[in-house]
Amino acid sequence: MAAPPGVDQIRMSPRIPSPGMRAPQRRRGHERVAALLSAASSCFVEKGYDAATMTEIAARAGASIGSLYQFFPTKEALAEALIADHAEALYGHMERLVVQTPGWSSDELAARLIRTFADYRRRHPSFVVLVEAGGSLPSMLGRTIRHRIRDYLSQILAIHAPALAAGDLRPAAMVVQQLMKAAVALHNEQPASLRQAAQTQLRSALALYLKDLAEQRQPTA
Amino acid sequence: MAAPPGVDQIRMSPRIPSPGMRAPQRRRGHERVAALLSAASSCFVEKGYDAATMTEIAARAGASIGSLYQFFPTKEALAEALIADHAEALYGHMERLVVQTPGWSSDELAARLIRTFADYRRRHPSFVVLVEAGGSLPSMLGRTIRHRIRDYLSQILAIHAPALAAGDLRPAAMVVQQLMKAAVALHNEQPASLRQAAQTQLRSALALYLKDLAEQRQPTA
Amino acid sequence: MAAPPGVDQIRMSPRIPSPGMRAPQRRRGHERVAALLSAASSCFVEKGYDAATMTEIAARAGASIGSLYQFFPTKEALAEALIADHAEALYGHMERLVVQTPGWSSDELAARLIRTFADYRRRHPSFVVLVEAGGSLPSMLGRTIRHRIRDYLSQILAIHAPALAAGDLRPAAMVVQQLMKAAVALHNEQPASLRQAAQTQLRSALALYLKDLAEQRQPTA
Amino acid sequence: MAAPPGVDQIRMSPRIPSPGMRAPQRRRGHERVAALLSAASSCFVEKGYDAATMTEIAARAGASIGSLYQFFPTKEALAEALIADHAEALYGHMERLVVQTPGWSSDELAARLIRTFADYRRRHPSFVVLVEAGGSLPSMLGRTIRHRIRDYLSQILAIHAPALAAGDLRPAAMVVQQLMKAAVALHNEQPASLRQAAQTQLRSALALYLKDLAEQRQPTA
DNA sequence: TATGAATGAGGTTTCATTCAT
DNA sequence: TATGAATGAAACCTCATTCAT
Repeated sequence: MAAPPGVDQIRMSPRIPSPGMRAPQRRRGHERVAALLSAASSCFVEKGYDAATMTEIAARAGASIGSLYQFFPTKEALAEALIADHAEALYGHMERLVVQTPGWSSDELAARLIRTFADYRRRHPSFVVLVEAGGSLPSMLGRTIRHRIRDYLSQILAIHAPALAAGDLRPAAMVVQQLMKAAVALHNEQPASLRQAAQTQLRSALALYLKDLAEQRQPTA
Repeated sequence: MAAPPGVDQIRMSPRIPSPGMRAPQRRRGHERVAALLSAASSCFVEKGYDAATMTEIAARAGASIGSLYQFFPTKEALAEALIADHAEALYGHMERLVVQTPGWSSDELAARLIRTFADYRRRHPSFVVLVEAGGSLPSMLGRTIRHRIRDYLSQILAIHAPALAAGDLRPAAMVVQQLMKAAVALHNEQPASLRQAAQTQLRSALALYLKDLAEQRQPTA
Repeated sequence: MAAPPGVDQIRMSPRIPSPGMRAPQRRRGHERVAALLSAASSCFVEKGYDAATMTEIAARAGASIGSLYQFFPTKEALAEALIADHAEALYGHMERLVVQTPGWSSDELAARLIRTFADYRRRHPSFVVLVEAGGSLPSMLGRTIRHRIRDYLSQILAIHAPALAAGDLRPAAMVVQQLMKAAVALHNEQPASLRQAAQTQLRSALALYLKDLAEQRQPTA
Repeated sequence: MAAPPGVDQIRMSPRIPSPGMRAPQRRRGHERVAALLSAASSCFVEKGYDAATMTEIAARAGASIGSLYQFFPTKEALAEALIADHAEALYGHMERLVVQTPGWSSDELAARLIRTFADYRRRHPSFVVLVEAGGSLPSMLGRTIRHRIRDYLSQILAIHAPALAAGDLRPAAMVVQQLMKAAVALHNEQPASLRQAAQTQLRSALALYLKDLAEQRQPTA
C-alpha cells in the first residue's frame, strides 16, 4: 500500500470539483486530472510551491501546458485542489479517531494520534509543503483546515478529558495540534534510529499531557 | 524596548562578515549594510523568501540595486547574512539559559525556555521565515543552526535531568526543540486571549515532560 | 543569388535541431525559428557575439523575447544553432571539392579552394564571427568544425599530392586551412582593387605551395 | 628572459603616455601603471576584452578601482594603452628586420619573418586578443597598426624582390601579413609535434612565395 | 478538446563609471 | 592621491498565463 516515493496518494475516484477547477467530463479527463495532480504533487514536494513551474508539471504528467490550464485555471487553483484532496483524507482520519477515542487510555490515544499524523505526512508529503507555503500561496484554505483539525482535536479532548473546563478545550487542542506538527517534522530527521527515539519521546510527552488533562479537576467531581 | 513591527533587530556594530558577503570598510558602508539587512528582514517577513525581491529590498533601504549587490552578491548571501546574525543572538540566549539552568525547577525551566523562544521570535521574525524557507533557499545554515540549538538543549537537559540515560539526551532535546517551535508558532494565533491560554497549556505540557525526565531512573540512585 | 548584406542564408526547410535547442513542431514555429536565426545572424555580424543582445535579436525578428527563449534557451544555444547550420553547408561544399579534386591542376585547385571559402564567407558572415568569438562563447563546436574541415583538406591533399608522406598530410592541411582563413580575411579589405590584387597574390602563393607538394618525392617513384 | 605565463612583457621604463591616459607623476605611479597594465593583459588574455572587468583588473594589480580609473579613464583607454605598448615593440622588431633583409635568401627571410611573429605572439599574447576583439572595442588603433606593419612588409619586399612591379608591392605585403597571422594562429595548435610540423610547412610555403616574387620579371632586366 | 506558440512584465545580476572622503 | 561606496542602465532569463490552430 506504499505510495511511490514523492508521489502523494490522490484520489482517482470521481472528485468533488474544487472551486476554480472545471470538472472533467469523461473518463479520459479523469485520468488526465489524476496525472496532473500527481505530477503537481511531486513537483511541489521537490521544489516547493514557488519554484515548481506549471510547464514542468504539465510535462511530468505527459500533458501540454494548455491541457493543464484547461483543468486548473491558475497555479493557485492547482495547489488548492491538491490541498482540498489531501484535507478530505485527513478529515476522514480524524473522524475515525473521534469515534475510537472513548475506548483509549492516554497512552493509546497519544500513540494513535502521532501515528495517524506521521503516516499521513508520509503519504501526503505535498500537503505539508503547500500548507506551510509562505506568502506566495495566498490561499485561505490552510487556515480553514487548521481550524477544522483543531475542532476534531477539541472533540477528542472533550471525550478523553470530560472534566476539562470548556474554556481550556481549544487551547489544549492547539497544543495537541502543535505536537502533531512536531511528529510530522520529526519524520525528516536522520538517522532513523534517532528519529524513532525522538518519536518515542514525543509520544511520551503527549501521553503525559493527555493524562494530566484527563485527571484535571476530577477530584472536584 | 520593543522593535517596530516587522523589523528585526540587526546589529549595527561592526559585523563579522558572513561568507559570501563583502565586508564594508568605511563608516558609510556599515550604515548601508545595516539598512539593507533591516530592509531585507522586513521584506522577507512580509512576503517570504521567494516573493521578496532584491529590487524592493534595495528601494526600502533607500539604496540602489547596485549598492545592495556591492555587499551581498546574491539573494542567498543576503538571507544567510541575516540568518547568521540572528543565529548569533540566539546562541547568546541559549548560553545564558545553560548557565542559569542549575537553579531552576521544571516549571521554571519550562517557563524560561518558552519565554526565551517566544520573545526571540517576536524580535527576529525573519529568522523563522528564512530558516523554514523551502527548497528555494538551498542554504545549509538552517541545518547547522538547528543542530547547534539542539546541542544547547542537550546541555540543559543533562543539567536538569542528570540521571537521564546518555542515549536519551538527544531525542529528548529534539522533542524540546519541537516544543519551542510550537511556542514560536503559537505567537501567530489570534485572538490574544486564546494565544495566551494556549501558551499556558504548552508551558504545562513542557513542564510535565521535563519533570518526567528529571525523575526518571532516580529511584536507582 | 546574392543574399541581402549582413543576412546569412539560413535553411528554412525543417532543420535538425541542434543540441540545446527546442524543436518547433508547428508551421508557425518553423517560420519563427528561421526569422530568429536570421535576425541573430545579422546582429552577431554587426556587433559581435558579446555585444549582440537577445532583446535586439528578438525585436529584429519581430518576436517577443519570450518567443526567442522558447526555442533557444540561452544565447549560447542560439549561436551554436547558427554555427551548426553554417557548418553543415560548409561540409557540403567541402565534399563537392573532394570529389572534383582529381581533375584539377594546382592552379585550378588553388582557385577553387579560395573561391569556395571566399564565397562562403560572403554568404555566411556570421559563421566567421561566431567561430572566432573569444572566451565569451565557450562552445566546443568551433574546434570540432575546424578539425573536420582539416580532414576534408587532408583528403584533398592526399588526392592532389599522392606522393606526399602520410605524416606531412595533416601539417600541410593545416597550412592550407590557414591560407583559406587568409582568403576570408582579405574579403574585408578596402578598396576593392587592392582586395582583388591581394586575392590574386594569395591564389598564386597557394598554387605554388600545392605544386610543390604535388611534386615532392615524385622522383622517388 | 621568459615572461611569466599569461603576463605580457610591458615596458616598465618611462612610457610615452597614450592619448586618454593621464601621465603618472612619480616613481610610485610608474609601478602602479605597470602593475595595472600587467593585470589588464592577463585578464584580457584569459577572458577576452568583453568579459574582463575593470574591477578584477584593479584587484589583480592590488589596486583599487578608483586607482585604475585615475590612470585609465575608460576600459577602452586601458586596452589602447596596452595595444600601443605592444605595437611599439612590434615596430622595433620590424625595423630590425628591414635593416637585415638585404643579406637574406628567401628561405632565410621566411624563417626570420615567421620566427619574429611567432615569438612576438608568445611574448605579447594580449596583443592578439585585443587587436582581434570584435565590435566591442571600437578602436581604430588595430587598423592603423595593421597598415603600418604592412608598410614595413612592403619595404622588406621592395628590398627582397626589387624587380617587383610597384603596384604588386602592397598586395604581396598583404599576403605576407596574412601568412604571419597564420604563423601566430598555429601557435595554439596541439600537440607540439603537429604544431612544429605545420610551422615548417608554413615556412616552406612562405619561402616559395618569396622566391617567386624575387624571381618575377627578372628575365626582363 | 488538445496542443504548442506567444507574450511581456519582472526577476536577478553585472559592470563601467562617478563620487565623496 | 587613493580608496571604496554608489549608481543605474541594461543584460540574460523565467514563467504564469493567453491564444490560435
